[in-house]
Amino acid sequence: MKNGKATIHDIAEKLQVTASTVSRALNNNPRISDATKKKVLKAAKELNYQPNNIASALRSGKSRLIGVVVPTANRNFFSSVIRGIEEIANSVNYKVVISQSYDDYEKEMQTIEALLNVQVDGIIASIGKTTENVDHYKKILKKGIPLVLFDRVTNELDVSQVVIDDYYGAFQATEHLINEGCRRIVHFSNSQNINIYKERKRGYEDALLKHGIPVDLELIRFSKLQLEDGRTSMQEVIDAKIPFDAVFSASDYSIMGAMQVLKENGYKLPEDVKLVGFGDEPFTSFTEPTLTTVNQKSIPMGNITAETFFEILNQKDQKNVISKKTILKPELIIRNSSLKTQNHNSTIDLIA
Amino acid sequence: MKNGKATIHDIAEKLQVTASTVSRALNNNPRISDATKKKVLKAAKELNYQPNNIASALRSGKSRLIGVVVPTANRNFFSSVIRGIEEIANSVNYKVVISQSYDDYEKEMQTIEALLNVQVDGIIASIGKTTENVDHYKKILKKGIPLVLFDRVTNELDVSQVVIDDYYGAFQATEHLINEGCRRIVHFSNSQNINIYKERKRGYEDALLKHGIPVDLELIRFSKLQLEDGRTSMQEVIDAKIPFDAVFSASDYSIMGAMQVLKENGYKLPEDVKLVGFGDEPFTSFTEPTLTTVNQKSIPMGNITAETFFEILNQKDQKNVISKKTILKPELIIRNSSLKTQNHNSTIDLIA
DNA sequence: TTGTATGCGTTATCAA
DNA sequence: TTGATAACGCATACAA
Repeated sequence: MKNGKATIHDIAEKLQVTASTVSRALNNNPRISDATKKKVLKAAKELNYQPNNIASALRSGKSRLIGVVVPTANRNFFSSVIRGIEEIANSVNYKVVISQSYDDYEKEMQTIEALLNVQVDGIIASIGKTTENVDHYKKILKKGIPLVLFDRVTNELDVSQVVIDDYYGAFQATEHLINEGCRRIVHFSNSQNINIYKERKRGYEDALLKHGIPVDLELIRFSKLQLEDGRTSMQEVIDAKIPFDAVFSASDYSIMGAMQVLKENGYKLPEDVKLVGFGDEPFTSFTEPTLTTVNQKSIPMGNITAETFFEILNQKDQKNVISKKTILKPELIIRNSSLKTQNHNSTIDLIA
Repeated sequence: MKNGKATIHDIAEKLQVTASTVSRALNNNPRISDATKKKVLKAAKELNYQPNNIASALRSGKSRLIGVVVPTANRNFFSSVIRGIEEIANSVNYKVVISQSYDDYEKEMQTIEALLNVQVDGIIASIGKTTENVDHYKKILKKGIPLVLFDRVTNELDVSQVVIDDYYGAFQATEHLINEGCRRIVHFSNSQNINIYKERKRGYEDALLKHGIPVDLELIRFSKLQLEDGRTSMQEVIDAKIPFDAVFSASDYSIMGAMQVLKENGYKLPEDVKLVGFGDEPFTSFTEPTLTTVNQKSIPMGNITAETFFEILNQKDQKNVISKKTILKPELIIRNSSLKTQNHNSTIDLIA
């Protein structure tokens, strides 16, 4: 026992048994008597034994590490999903390695390569916005390594996925605006190659059609949906003198930009224009007016993603797993930016 | 060569040399000829050889993994520091394992335990708000494992630290308010057991004293500095009819709460009350008025923290490292919430 | 139920 | 400069 670290051999020596016996005792192997098992556990505690995961990983081929690839952890949605994944993973003694792709295709490939290099047992990922070629994900599957996608998924891959019903969320949001009396609803969307944005747009359109409102292509603006993009898109609509009475954005960030530009142009919110975002970022609750938005159920999504992952991991034949798609219902969080009658907690109310 | 994975033995066989030779070629060992080195590298590429980090870790005792402990990755500051750490780490072929303590003492201990279990080569950490006992960090040092702290540090540990000059940042912020004509500046602080908050308060006080303004304890309010706490503290000051003309908060979140309450109570910003926050969270640029705040230089902090870490890691004698403290100068970002004359880009301006 | 023997893939030591 | 051999700590097939 050198440099303070006890191994199974130290325990074995102390107890006058062999290392195999100790190993079995420590791993809930049935081929051991309760008596020795107890003794081993006791000795392990006394020697302050900490298993060497690396040796175990080398021998067993399991690192008890899950690689999680997200565009950025600095987003309420993603960090909450990670938290949801960790809850489940830690409960079965797995550890999560977080990797950020920064929505960059090159970085995404590198980071997956790096995760495979540290021998993760599997990967959970959300695909970056700029990623159009998914060969690096195919490589994971070809190696027989479990892969689960969440939120930003693709149909090009036959893997299990956990998503929210973007269509449903967008439909609810749009219908809510219609119920509040809006007829000319601007929609901010992103590239239609990205599934979630395609679905949100479809939900928006179907809600309009259901209520007999024609889809006006002039009202749909495409961008990267950052705050600045929201500013630009909004200003364009205003400058083109296109009539509108609401904005439903596929992102909380771009709706913020719209909110700024609208105020700068003298519009009263929500009287003149009603706003709904998507994502329920924390800041949406402290804008003025507070922002109606769609909550994506991030922690449950993380839980379910991890559970799906472990189901796959525990299957014998990695090549023949049946992929399943879990769809969560998002929730419309109604705040002041979309309401005819102001909620009494509104800051706007009280200032006026 | 089974299941598609080439090992150094496969390369050795192909080239009719031994595994040792291959290993040397792959690891820039000087005891090898250029000719064989070239051949090995070529063969490695042909066989698509990927080194097994786990085997290497077991043998060499180095996992090429750094554990990073942060309260939460879902904060602009922390996620940027992580990014800064990753930049450096990846450049020397190290991988970062991010662990969140959620500002919970128990979780912090568990997560460090878990990191040590996956055999990280060292730990970079920012101490949680509720952590008062640092024995779990002492344990890391006792094991001879490199440890570097950033931002939320402690004096109880003899380790290298990277911090910003909180005193300086607070001093600048307060002096700026004084220059803008404020005399009764409320200060929001947190527990004085946490170094950064103690320093910020000290900076606030010294700036006042320098300008001959007495420190009025009634103006200093302690809380957890969340948005809700800011609301409560602000309302308390108002209700107590304590005169004030500015608020300098040690956190962007609580200053948001103050901003809300002030507006609800009919104060005009920044005319009646000027505000300065701390942290430069992204949302501070889209409040109304836009918020003056202190930028903590997060990416450079991450870079320097990682560099410091590797300096220590590369030292022969882990027990005798000399700890050093790096102090970065924060930067005051002046926006509209603290200015007498409004900046022309101001949204307030344009609405009015 | 326990022990024996072996190997996971790499690196380090020693010898040639 | 290269090769042979052992060892890192653990888990498992096989034997007892």
